[in-house]
Amino acid sequence: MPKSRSERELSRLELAVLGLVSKGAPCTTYWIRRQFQGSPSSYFSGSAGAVYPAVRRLEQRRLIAATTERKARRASRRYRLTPSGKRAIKAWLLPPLPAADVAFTMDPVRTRVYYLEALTAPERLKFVDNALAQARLQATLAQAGSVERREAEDLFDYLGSLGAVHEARARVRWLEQVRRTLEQSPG
Amino acid sequence: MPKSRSERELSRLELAVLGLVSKGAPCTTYWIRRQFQGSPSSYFSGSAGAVYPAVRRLEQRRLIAATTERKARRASRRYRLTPSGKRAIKAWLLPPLPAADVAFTMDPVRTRVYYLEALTAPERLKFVDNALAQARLQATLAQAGSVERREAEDLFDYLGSLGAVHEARARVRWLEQVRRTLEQSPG
DNA sequence: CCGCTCATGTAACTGGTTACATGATTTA
DNA sequence: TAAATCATGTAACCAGTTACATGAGCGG
Repeated sequence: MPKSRSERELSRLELAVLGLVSKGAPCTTYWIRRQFQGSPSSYFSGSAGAVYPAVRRLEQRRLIAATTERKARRASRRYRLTPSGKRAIKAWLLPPLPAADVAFTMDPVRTRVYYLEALTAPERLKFVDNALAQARLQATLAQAGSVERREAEDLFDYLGSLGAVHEARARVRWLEQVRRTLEQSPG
Repeated sequence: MPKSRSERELSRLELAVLGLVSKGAPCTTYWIRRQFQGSPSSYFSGSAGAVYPAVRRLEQRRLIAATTERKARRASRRYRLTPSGKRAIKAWLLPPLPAADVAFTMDPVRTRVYYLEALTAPERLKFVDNALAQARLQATLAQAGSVERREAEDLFDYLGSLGAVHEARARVRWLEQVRRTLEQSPG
């Protein structure tokens, strides 16, 4: 028996949209898109072709509901979570975390390191130096973003951004170690 | 003017396959699939429906070429990089790294933390404790994998696995900080 | 009034996914 | 000889992508 649309698991995008609605309600799809576009992560582009259909799917499953605001300067559908939407977001957050979500890490820099053999020794060093420079920049940006959120209203935005800081710094330390190893290894 | 198939950028999967061929040549598509399946990252499933077409695309672009081994116990197409395949992999590795590849981080645990507001205070602590336990396990596994590769032949496998260790430990430290913050914050 | 932002969408494509299918060879 | 592994694929599907399209309201 094929799974019906309404019992299939929510996609990552749908989950993220659900979370954004929980924070930004009552919000428009347009606002949701901008959150994706403004996010430092480029995992989702926030393209209209993805977000509008995702919102519609969530609405069809009665996880979110719209109130059409006519009072506002322009007509817009503003969404909020329904009771079952609140249940859905709890089910997503409540332990235990699915193993795949904990194991999941995909770092394009690390992927490249695995295949660095294909370069000459000096090319490898140039690669690492470049990666290091960019990683340091990322770490600085993450730190700045975190400080910015620190005094702000939303504790969980701050705690999340702290995760990005830790990750960025770990990448810097790792690349420094890689550099030292390559310098010492027989070219 | 639309980009022709042969000048379009290689997908992440195609790039990863190219890298695997550079390491495992002469190798079969089946071997490539097993590398994905055995990988601790679950980013690619290594499904036949993805890998066989990807290999075929790389072959059509003359980045890899097959020699049909009849001598072997069973017939199989074994691939190696062509000269332009070697150029392609260098172009992928050589600096500068595309900004998107450095910025890219997608951590399902961190994503959840952003929306932890939707839970009650004790539920939040339970979430963090669960995440912490799983993160610690991941860190241990990453460490073990790294030690295993340390004495092995391939330096770059080892250096890559070190990256996973750093990342896993950073996640543990971050979650510990989150826990402390939640304990202190007004419930 | 021109251009920017707000707001909502569609169309064509693509590159993955799961599930299925087949057959040869090795191993218990 | 039965089961596992090696080896290669196809079919249906799906959730993203880019690019395009439209129109209202607002600020310079």
